[in-house]
Amino acid sequence: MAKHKITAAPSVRRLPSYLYIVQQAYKNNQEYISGTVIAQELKLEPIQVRKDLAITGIVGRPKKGYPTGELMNAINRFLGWDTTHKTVLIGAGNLGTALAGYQEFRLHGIDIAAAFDNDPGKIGTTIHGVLVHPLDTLEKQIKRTGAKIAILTVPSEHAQEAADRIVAAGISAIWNFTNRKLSVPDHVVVQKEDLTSGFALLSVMMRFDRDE
Amino acid sequence: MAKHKITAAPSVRRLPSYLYIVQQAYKNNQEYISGTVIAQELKLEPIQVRKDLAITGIVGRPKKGYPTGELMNAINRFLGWDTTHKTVLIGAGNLGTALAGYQEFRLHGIDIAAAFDNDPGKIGTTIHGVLVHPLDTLEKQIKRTGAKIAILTVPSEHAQEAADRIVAAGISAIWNFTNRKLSVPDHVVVQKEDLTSGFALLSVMMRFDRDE
DNA sequence: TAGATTGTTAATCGATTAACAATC
DNA sequence: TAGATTGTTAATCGATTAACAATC
Repeated sequence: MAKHKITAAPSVRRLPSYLYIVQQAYKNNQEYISGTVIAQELKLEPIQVRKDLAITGIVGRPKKGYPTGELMNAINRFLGWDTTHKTVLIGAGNLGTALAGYQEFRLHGIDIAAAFDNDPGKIGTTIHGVLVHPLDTLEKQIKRTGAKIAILTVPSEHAQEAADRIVAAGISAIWNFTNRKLSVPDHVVVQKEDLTSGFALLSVMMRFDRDE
Repeated sequence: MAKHKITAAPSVRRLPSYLYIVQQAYKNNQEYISGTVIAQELKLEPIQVRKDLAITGIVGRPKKGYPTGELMNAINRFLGWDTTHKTVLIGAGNLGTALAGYQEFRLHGIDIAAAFDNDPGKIGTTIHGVLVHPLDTLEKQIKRTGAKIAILTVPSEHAQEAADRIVAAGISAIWNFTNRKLSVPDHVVVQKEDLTSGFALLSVMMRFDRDE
C-alpha cells in the first residue's frame, strides 16, 4: 500500500470550520444554510465554499442552500468523524493534558483509551478521566485496547524512539506534536502539527506589515 | 496599511525545519551544508530547499553548499527571530502553560512578559517563571510591558471578547489557538493555529489509505 | 414569476518541479 | 580538471477564482 499525498488538502482543512458554522445554524433550527452565508462568516469566497463542500458529496438546492442536518452528516461522514477511534496519548505533559481535555476532539471520534508517561509522579493518576500508565507497558496496553491512533506529545528528543515502539505495537496513525520529522513504514500515516512553522508565518506577517 | 496575504507562505513554514537541521550541522562544526543534504533529512526535493532558502537572501557556493553560520543567521534574520518581542499569554490553562514552557520559542525571540487568567487559584502563581495576573489588569499590564504580541489560549467562547480587549490595549499580532475566526482591525495580524484542521487531515489520510 | 443559489466548465494564479548554464 | 551544487529560467501541476447555465 503506497503512501498517498492527499489531494485537496486545503479543502479538507477548511471543512471543520464549515462544520462549526453549520452546527450553529442547525442548533438555531435553520433548515438550510447557503454557501454564501458560510463564506461571509469565515471571510472566504462563496465559490470556494461550494467547491469544498462538493467533496463531501452533499447536494444543495438552488435558491435555498444546503440542508443543515444533511450537511453536518456529510462532513462528519467524509472526515470519518461519525465513528469512534481508540487512541493513545504518548506523553502526559501540559500539552498532552490540554489535548486530552478538549471535549471537541471526543465529539470527533477520538476516544483516548490510555495515556503514557515516564514520570512516576504521574503514573496511576488520571488526566481528564484517562489513566496514566508507565511507558514500558505501552506495547501491552496498545494491544489490549486495540488503539490505532496515537497522539505524540513526548519531548522531541524521544520522538523517533517512541514512534518506532508504537508502530511496532500496531499504531497506524500518528498525530505528531513534536518538532521532529518521523521515519515510519509506508502503511503508517503521520500528521505533523508544527507550532513553530505557524509562528514563523506570524513573524513574517509582522515584519511585512511594518516594513511595507 | 492594507492587510496582505503572505506570498510564499509554504516556503516560510518550511524555514524552521531547515533552521533546525542547519543548527545541528553548525554544532557539529560543519562549515557548509548543501541543499541536497537538507532535502534528504526532511524528505523534500533539493530544488524546493534551494528555492525556499533563496527568499532569505543567502548565497551558497557551487560544489560546497551554504555556509552553516551565515545560513542560520539569514533564516533567523528573515523570520525576525534575531530580536526579542515582548509577548503576553492570555489564558493560563494547560495549553498556555505548555506554550510558556517551550524553551524553543524563547530562542526565537518570544519573551513572555505576563500571563493572564480569571481563575483565582492561578492568579499570583508563576508558570515557567511567568507571573499570572487577573484578566482585568490586562490593559494596564500590556501598556506597562509594551507587549505587541499576544498568545491567545482562552476558551473559544471568550476569544473575540479577549481579542477586542488586547487589540484596544495595543497588541498588533495575535497567535490564536482558539477555534474561532477573529475579527480584528486591518493593522493587526492573526495566525490561527487550528488543531482541528490538522486532525481532519489525519482522519482523511486514514480513510484514504484504508479504502484505496 | 423573478431572483438567489447551486454546480459545472473554463481561466487564472501561485507553488512545485524540471532543465540547464554557471562555477568553485 | 571533473563533478557536485548553486541559482535562474521555463514547464508543469494543483488550487483558487470567474463565468454562466440550470433550477427551485
